[in-house]
Amino acid sequence: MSEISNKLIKLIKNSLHEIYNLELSEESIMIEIPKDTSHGDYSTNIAMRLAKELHKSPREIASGLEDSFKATDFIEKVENAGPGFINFYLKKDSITGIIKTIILEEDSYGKNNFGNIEKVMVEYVSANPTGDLHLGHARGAAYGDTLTRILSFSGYNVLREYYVNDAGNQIETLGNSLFERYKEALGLPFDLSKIGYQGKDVLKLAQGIAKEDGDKWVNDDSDERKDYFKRVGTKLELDKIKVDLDLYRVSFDHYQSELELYRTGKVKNALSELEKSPYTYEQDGALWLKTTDFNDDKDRVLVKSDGSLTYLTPDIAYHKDKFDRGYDHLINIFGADHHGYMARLRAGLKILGYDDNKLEFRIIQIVRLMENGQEVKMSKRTGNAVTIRELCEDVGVDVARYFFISKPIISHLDFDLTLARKQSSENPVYYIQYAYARMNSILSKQSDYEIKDSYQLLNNEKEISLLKHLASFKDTLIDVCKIKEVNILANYAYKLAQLFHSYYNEFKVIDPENIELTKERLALVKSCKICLKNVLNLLGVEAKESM
RNA sequence: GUCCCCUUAGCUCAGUUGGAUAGAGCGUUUGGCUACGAACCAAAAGGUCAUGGGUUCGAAUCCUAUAGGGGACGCCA
Repeated sequence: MSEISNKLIKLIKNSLHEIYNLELSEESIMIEIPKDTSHGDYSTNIAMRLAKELHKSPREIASGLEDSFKATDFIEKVENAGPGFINFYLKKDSITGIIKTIILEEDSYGKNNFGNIEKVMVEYVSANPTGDLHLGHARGAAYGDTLTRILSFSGYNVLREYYVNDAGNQIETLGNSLFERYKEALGLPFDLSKIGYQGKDVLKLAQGIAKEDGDKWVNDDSDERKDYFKRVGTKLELDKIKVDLDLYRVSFDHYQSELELYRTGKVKNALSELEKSPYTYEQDGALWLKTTDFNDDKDRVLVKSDGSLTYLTPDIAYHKDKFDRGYDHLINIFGADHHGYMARLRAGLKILGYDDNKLEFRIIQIVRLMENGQEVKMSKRTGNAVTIRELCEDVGVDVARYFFISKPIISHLDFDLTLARKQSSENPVYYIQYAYARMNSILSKQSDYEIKDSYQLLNNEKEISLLKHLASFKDTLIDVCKIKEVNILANYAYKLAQLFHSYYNEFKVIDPENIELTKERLALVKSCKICLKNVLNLLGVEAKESM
């Protein structure tokens, strides 16, 4: 909560207690900044919300509260308006007070303890290590990365995790591909039909092995040889993914290997616990989990009739392990194609006795790449799906990240390449970065602002709007934490840029004729710059001093 | 067939515990650099919030039905 809205909420809470003998939580009291400034600096709808409970009309309730509000030192005027809104007009110095806070806190401005050091694990991307990351991953990566940055900034103890599926069929294929390429590299006959992954780097890696180890593996059909090729192949692919993620400014604290869950017996353990529950049964030679008892549309197989496991089994084990590692809250960021997966995973965890309310899914809707109004299905260069790397090389990391982040994940997204390539106001990233460059430009000309409790000369409408927006930064971050939609912060950045551009065009900051005013305005510009920089850092977009 | 998501200005989209006159950008029309960066700003025009019903002081927002669009439904991962 920003200082001001926090103060107002406390005030309202106390007044309600005093006058109507009501005990309300601070959470249930809403404060907002009215769009129309003639409705005050801040307003609340609390009187309307309580009308039923108190059996009084909203306006009656509001006027009952009014007197107690007037007794404070930071409110100029209170109005009872419309159907029952209470509008607050603040004294000017309580609004300008935010400048001092921002300048003193600097990089920490906006940091808050909403998360209360709760341990939360966020899993995202988790693409199979068998190829490059494509656009769907790009959206999930940008979203997950920004979300975790914001959660950390808001007092959560966050672990960012990538689950590496290094144990399934696709890894088998990868290992085989590598082995055949290895034979090819040695000039021996090889089976092209066994090469599922055609990438050049697989051949390159195979050539490396051939050089290093010679023909020692050629006639080796042991598991040891197979594991070796799988492991080396997986590492190659995962390293490539890491390079691309790094380029995209996305990083993880931990890569969890699926294979390791097998090795450490965690999969076996989870399976035997499931078998002990009353929710498994055998049918057609397979072992089933009765997920239909937990809102799934059909039961799911845990152990196939050939004795191997389905994907679900290690996945339940994985999530059990997440809880066992001590996380209070798990957030899984999945692509839309996985949505059917939620019910069975929840079911598995419930059966094992975990609280599935602590498992939260965020589903990312699909991305379409558009160019000149047409859908781009394949990369022109490679003929395959467009990768993160290609996208970043085409439009830049800042633009790519911002485009993904700026829309709610719930809706389908058309990524418009034509627009993204434009370096103009049509492209919101440049618009925001330009505002930052302007702030910097002013401050590099003159920067002798003063730090003080209030700035009496900042009193035009645009300055007040800017100040109120700056003060609402913390509230915005908390909103993101609550509903986990990071586009709110992107909108915040855009709005800040908009307010600043508008201010810049109407008022001159540096005025040699008016030194006092200049100093105060410079302090405002300085706070805007600090705030915007912090926002951009959270979005993973570069704050450029000049463009 | 079952389930999930979407439908807001000509176009692309915001609008989040239900609130005051539904907002931006693009496009269209107009105006602003002898001024701290015009990659900017100011103004105008543009709406049956897919449609019908319901809930209530109040609905783009919640419920319900219908239409249209997208996606998921394996002893694949």
